Amino acid sequence: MADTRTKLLEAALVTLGKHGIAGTSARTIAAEAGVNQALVFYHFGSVDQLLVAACEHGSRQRVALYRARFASVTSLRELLDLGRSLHAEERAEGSVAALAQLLAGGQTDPKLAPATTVGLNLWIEEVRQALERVLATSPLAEFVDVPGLARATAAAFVGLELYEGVDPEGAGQAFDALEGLVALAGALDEMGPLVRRAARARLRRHS
Amino acid sequence: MADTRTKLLEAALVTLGKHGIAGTSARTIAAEAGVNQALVFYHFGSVDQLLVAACEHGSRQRVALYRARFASVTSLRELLDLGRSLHAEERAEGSVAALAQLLAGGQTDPKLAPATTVGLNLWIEEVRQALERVLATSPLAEFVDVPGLARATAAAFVGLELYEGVDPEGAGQAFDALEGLVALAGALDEMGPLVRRAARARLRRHS
DNA sequence: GTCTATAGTCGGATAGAC
DNA sequence: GTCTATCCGACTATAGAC
Repeated sequence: MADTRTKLLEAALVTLGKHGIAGTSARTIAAEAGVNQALVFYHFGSVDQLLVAACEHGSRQRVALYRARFASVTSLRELLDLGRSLHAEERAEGSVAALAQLLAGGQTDPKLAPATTVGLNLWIEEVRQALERVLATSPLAEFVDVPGLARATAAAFVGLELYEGVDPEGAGQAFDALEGLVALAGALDEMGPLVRRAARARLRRHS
Repeated sequence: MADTRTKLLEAALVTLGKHGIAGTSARTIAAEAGVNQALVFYHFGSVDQLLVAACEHGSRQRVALYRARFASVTSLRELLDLGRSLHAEERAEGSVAALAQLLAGGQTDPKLAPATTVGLNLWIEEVRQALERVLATSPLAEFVDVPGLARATAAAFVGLELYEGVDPEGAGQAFDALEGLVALAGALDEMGPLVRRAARARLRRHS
């Protein structure tokens, strides 16, 4: 059985998923962990500090769990598939939902903001590596800043996660539309040199 | 001068932006509006119901304000530019930030969820109309479900808004990467028939 | 419609026994 | 390390005067 410190870290994430940032308190977390409320302050000093620690703990743990699957991705298609299963699995598990809640809290709580940045960056780095690999031979890599694209992708993913929470049907349609986009990107890769020439010509004209 | 009801609706949005969903209460809203706390319950029955009303009120108002600019967009480029200024202006104004906070709250509060769906759908509809128009002659329209793409775009936009709140520099890089994407999409349009043929061939092979 | 006052609950945080 | 007990402030919501 895990020690109290770990139980609190894990309970904090579950509580964020269950009750949102607004319903997350020392009491609700301790209840979820099955321990006394005062232990939050003994082990972490304050609720905020527990949330900060939980954010890093949870992200590290989940990212490590998916690392092998990120590494085995060989195409944009497969990356989107991984995104969809990650979405489904983490929605059940709740750690991306917790990150989303912390992100919302971090907008107005300066103590939370840097912690969520750290958590997000762990995901972003995995996405970046996968994108660098998958787009190595694609014209996309020439015209798009891949590290920036990885950031945009991770942020968009969190947005879709939140969207799913209030309108699952709409979010489903949104995800489906992305299938079309990656199919087009695949076609682009096959016409590589042609696309490169046209895009370069266009860039010269417009800049 | 606005009546109390309207003052409360507007104060609710400002408060969501300033203090987040976790720091938004009848007291903080009433303080922002400069009226008595009991009036929240007199006019709206509960804090939740005020937030629901404020979400619709704010979205309708802001969407109406941007309608003309959405209508004047004639290319993906211009749509991205509009997105960037909308991002900048609304970040100062705070109504998209409020929507993001309600979205986070809606994850766990069933009374908030449908209200945020309504608010989001107002934006989605504008984006959809602009995309239908802008992509009318683009190969994108043939291979991507545009209504779904509009939903994905709006959700991604909210995700980027939240990302900006905790890591402005990272979010800037994310937005910049999108410039490359729309430039490529522009090149795609110019090679329309070619791309269409290649993409169709590819789809036949992969489906 | 707006105010004061207040009941009752919940949350952050600490003191001190074990 | 963990518990009980407790202070204090903030919260939702209502009653009732004006």
